[in-house]
Amino acid sequence: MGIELNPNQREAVTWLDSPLLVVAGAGSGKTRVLTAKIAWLITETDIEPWQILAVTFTNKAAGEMVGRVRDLAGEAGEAVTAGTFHSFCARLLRRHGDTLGYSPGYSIYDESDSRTLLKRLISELGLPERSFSVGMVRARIGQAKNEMAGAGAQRWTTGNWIDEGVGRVYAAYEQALRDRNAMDFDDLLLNAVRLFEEEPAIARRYAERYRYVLVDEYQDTNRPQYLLIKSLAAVHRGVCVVGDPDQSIYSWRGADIRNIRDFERDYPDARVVVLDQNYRSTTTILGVASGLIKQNSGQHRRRLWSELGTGEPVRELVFINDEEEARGVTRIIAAKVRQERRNLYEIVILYRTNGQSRQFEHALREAGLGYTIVGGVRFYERAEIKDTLAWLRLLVNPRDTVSLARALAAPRRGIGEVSLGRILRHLAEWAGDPLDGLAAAAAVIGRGGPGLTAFVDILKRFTARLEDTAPAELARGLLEESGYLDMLAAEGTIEAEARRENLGELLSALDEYGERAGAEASLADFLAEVSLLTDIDEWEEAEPAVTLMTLHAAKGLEFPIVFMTGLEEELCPILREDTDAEALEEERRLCYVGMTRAREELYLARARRRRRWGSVLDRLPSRFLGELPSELVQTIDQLRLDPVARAGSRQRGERRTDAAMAEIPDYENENQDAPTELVPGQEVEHSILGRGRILEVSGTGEQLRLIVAFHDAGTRRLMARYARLKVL
DNA sequence: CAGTAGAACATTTTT
DNA sequence: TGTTCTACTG
Repeated sequence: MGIELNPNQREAVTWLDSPLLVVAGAGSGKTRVLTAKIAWLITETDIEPWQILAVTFTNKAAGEMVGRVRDLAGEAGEAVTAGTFHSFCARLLRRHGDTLGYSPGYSIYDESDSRTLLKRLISELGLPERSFSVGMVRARIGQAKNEMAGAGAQRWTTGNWIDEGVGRVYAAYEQALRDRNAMDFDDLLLNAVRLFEEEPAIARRYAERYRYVLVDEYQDTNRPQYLLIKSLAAVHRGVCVVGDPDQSIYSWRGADIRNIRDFERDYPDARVVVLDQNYRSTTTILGVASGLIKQNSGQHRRRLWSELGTGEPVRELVFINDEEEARGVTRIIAAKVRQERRNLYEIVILYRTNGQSRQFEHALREAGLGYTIVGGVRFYERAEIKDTLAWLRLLVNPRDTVSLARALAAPRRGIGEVSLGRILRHLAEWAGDPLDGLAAAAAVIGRGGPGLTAFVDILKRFTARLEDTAPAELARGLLEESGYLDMLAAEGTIEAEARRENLGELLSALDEYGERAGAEASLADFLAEVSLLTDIDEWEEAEPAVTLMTLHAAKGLEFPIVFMTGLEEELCPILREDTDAEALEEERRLCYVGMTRAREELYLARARRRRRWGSVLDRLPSRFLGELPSELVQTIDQLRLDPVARAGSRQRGERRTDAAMAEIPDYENENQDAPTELVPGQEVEHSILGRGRILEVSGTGEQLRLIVAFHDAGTRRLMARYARLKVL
């Protein structure tokens, strides 16, 4: 086979006698193993490509996998079924959803759709919105769904009125989704499971078809996903799951580490192959990352190793505030490009929350460096795109009232809040064809009647053309006739112009889809595809631009140069009232995932102060920084004239030509409020109490008070004047 | 009914 | 700080 493998990888690729668990550490070549295995199955066994199912975390990963399989095994590789759990289920339900009462044109509701619906239901049920915020209710329902608890579950009848209320909303929500022929993301998985449970013949058909099932990122599967795999593998027991417990970062979405830990219990004859050679990072980066993950309470910890040499030290960058953090990182990037001839696409900036991207955008734009953001406001979540998709969804699924409300609202046609309410109530009682019901509703509203009649007219005309017209053409016509384009043209603002451009992009996407799918092109399929797209799916890695994304989004990727930012307590790890030991370990794993994305250089940046919602907060360094092997980390503090060479790295401290140091200007003299060295986060030494870290500073001058967490002597309150601390 | 100004609120991570 | 919601006017 045209691919080089080490002995363990080879064993993973060629093992076929029993279910297989591949415990693949970061950078150990698991994608390589997965693709090689699929190619091997196709070329060396009697398993046909169409009998193979490969489940990955993103559609992009699936597409790349198929591409590589094709390179290895030829055209036949294209016939492999590959996709995310959600896209697989969506296809399954388009085919068999009728047995569960859904028609093939069912709508897939994204988060904002389901929020809209929940909001309406909460107020219809007369529940106080103070106690029943949409976010809380949605989170509780989502959690219940991930754990496969229905609206009739015990958990809602605890006697606690909040639980009870959420249960009522949940029941109403389920009913409302059914009425609208719609599913949310969780429903895709749940309904697939239900389908297999209620229709054993269908389950059997799929289990018979798929002789081999491969699952990537198995540590991040939840209960319904687990059941799906179990069901699909029930006949042939050809299963290979790949994962790494240390990279499990989705427990908040119901992912259950036990799925990977219990694999051997589920399949007693399972073969376990451990991949522990890392082909990605320098030993320094690996050493730092291992030092961190060691702090988690895993039982048997495999140590990753690499032959890629020591490389550069990992650098901790300390800035005075978040703005400087962004500017400092940008300066270093500029220097890398200018002096070291690095390409922008080799660099990624990682952060814990999407909100942190703004500062970096600013700084990068100011410096004239290109960047692409993965996440944040996504293309398909923009208002104009959602408006247009709402029209299209209405054609495919006229019962979808969430889309109806959206399409009715823009452009304005004399129908406001009151009329919309009347229309929806009218429709709820209408048993016949939804479009006729809508037409009839014109009589129950006042002045908006003619507007509604015109609306229904357009809808009917386009619905009639649904079968014989290309999706792109339908969209073009709708935008024209609904007056949406005129509305934007009338605005005449730069924003409106940008929206028109976005709509142009949407039309190109539809055109492209039409070409790709040919005669098979159906609007319903396009809409499903679009709903399940992730940010990563849209990301072009070869662009000459720095990539910005969250730590979660970075999973599975690698970059020569990685900047992790905002390494401060409360942000990374994010800490909330309900953060327990387990949640903290997940935060640590998240940090580990970030570090192990780096091939050559890793920077760990933090700010001493950070703006949040307008107010400035003092920030302590992340506890994770204190857990790293100090001999591998070099600290560069913006406040110091000289970089602090940590103990044991004197030689490195001498290297003044270092791009990082050279590019961080000296603020010592120009800083107006030159902070004393007694600032939160500062490491200090007391003659009796020993070493510690400053937590809080209050007062000034003689009255300067400190709260210091001593490593051995606990947390103490001290007057700076008497304590005579030595700054380290 | 639609548009606007000021208030209220929000940030964890995502298929 | 930036976005979304509410109350008010035309």
